[in-house]
Amino acid sequence: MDSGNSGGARPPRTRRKMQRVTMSDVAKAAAVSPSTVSLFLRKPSAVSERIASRVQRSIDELGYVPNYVAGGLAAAGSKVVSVIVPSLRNAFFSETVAELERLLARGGLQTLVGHTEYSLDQEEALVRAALSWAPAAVVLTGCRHNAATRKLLLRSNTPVVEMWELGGQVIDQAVGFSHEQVGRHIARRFIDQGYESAAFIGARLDEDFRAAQRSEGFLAEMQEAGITARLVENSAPASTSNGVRLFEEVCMNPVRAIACSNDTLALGVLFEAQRRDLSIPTELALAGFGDLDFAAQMVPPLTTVRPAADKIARKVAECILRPQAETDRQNSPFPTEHDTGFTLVPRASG
Amino acid sequence: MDSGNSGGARPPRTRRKMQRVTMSDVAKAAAVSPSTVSLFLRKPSAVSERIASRVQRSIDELGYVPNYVAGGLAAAGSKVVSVIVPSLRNAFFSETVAELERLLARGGLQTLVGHTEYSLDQEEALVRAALSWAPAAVVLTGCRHNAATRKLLLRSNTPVVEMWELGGQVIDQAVGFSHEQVGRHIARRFIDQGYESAAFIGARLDEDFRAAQRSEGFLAEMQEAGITARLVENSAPASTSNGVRLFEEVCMNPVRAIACSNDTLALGVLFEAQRRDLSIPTELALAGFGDLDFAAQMVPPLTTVRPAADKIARKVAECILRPQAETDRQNSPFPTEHDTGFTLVPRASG
DNA sequence: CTTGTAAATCGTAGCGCTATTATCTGTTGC
DNA sequence: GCAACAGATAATAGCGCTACGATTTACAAG
Repeated sequence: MDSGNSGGARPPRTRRKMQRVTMSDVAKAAAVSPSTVSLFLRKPSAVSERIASRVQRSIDELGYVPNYVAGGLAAAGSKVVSVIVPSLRNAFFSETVAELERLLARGGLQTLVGHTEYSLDQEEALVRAALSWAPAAVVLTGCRHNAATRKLLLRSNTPVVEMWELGGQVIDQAVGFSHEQVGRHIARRFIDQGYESAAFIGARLDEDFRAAQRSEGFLAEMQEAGITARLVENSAPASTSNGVRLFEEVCMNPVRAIACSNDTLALGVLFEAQRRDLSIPTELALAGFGDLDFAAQMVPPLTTVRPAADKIARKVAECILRPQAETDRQNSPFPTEHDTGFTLVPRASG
Repeated sequence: MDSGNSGGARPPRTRRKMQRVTMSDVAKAAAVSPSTVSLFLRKPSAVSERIASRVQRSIDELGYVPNYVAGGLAAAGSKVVSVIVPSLRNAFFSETVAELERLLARGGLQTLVGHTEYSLDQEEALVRAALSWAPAAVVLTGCRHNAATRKLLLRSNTPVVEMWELGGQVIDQAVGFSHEQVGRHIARRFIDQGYESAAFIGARLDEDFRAAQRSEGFLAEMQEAGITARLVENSAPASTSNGVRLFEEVCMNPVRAIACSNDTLALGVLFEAQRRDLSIPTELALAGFGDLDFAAQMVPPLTTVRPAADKIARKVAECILRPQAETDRQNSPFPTEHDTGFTLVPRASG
């Protein structure tokens, strides 16, 4: 219509594009080909120094910012790692995410986070979204997932790391420890101290499988030692105020020792005990899980279990980064577990 | 070699490709064109019901997972929002990120997090990386950034939201409140109670500009009221154990009231005061910032300031989501500030 | 039956980059 | 001086998808 369209000339497509400096712009400015710019960016040592400096100057002058989206498409795989945790409000996970992000950034990987609020369906949705980014790896928390999630992951052929828990059916790689053992160790300590009644305080045990396992380990060990121990739980989050509430419930039927599913809950117990003039550990022994920063500062200091959080993050990062390094070796086809262990930290509270 | 290559047949390029189900595969299986599948995915209402169900069935059967990387490239802009915070260890930010992620997910946006460890150079690096994803928006913490960051953002033409602080030179949109005012309000409370000496305890004030502003507001208000107030700080993180350390330093030269740059620090002060048998608030008044969950549970409960954290997250999400909704209206070219305010929460500690 | 019009579907050209092959430089050895 | 060779640079073909216009279909009106 508007052009001499006899041969095959088409009206020029109006294509919206990001108005941004592209690699070709840089190439033009540096008077080299786009491939050379690309090569320089990916492997600077492969281009001559003369060209390198010219390209670098053009990049700086134009303020070129590479487009990972295009890069990811061309290279069949993006440089993101998707990390999915139950909750960022939980100090364990926010710390792990933070550390992981730091470590992965060194390897040139970006971290995409998602949180499931302890819902397996939500997890499935997040995994689906994550896979849409053709991620370099997917990191999940725990080893319980619904069937769809598992299938999605398996057929995607993406490296998967499950962290903070061991003992399930591993998809690809798992880094963590046994929560049941944690519960047993705490129980063992109470038993050794000769306490004759105990309770386990837990929040959201129906969704937080790891906390539930700790409670089970605790109760089992207690029972095996012939000590009465009961479980007091609710479905509110594991907060200090919920610790207060749960402890109030325990008090209706007092016990000699309390194990909490984590330190935050224990802090609530401590405060409420102070309010009730209950002396710790003389009248009530208290233990937590996590060894969060405040645990050692509490009055009295809190007996707790320290998971090797940093070790977990490091190991997970390693699982993701290593395969990249060894290009010629294919991923080991066998699921692997890495036990990072934990430490009982005995302090004055119980 | 392997084909009848006389005309112009080239040896087939061995192109690694993600071995994954593509949209064309789905189209083929559903006997429609790829564009129809794409249309169905983006705007299901635009295709007939008959076709919709056929396409959906093929998607399910093949286990098709869309490739956002390709989509982002074609659509000139990805569906990620990059959120950059100083630290995920800080409960404010981990909560904000969590809430933001939740809200943005509803709008079909994914959250990419980065944390700067309170370094402006690190922030620049993260912004650079973020922009490489052609993000739908970038969310930053605070309104102090180095010149390069600012320039990068400005020329990128990406929506930018700065959160948790007001008062700087806004790039695009800002959501937060005045930290100086927070400091002044706490001071005002101490003044009204008639305390005659005070200290402000702060961690990392050289990097945490917001905490620094709170301290400045506090000290200024005190000085204007003619009350001696000093600043005690160090460069360790704002943890409970650091609160203990900083309080020990204050004790070498006791004061009647202490304001902490946040609740976590105040918790340390409480514990150390208990250890020293110092009664709160009779001998020492204490105030914090944040109103974290444990603040109300402390013995005595902590006087603190509650920032409208959820409101911040909601407003930020709104700033990002709204422009998408109103397609025909272009972004307002004027930087905007939204003040979310804060609340002084008076409790027994001071 | 034709025609007109709206709705549904399709065809195609890139988005900006990377991987791969092809081409072009210089060097060295005889 | 020229072949042989390595090292540096360039040309090219997509990656999988979306936007846009073009085409087809469905259906009402004439």
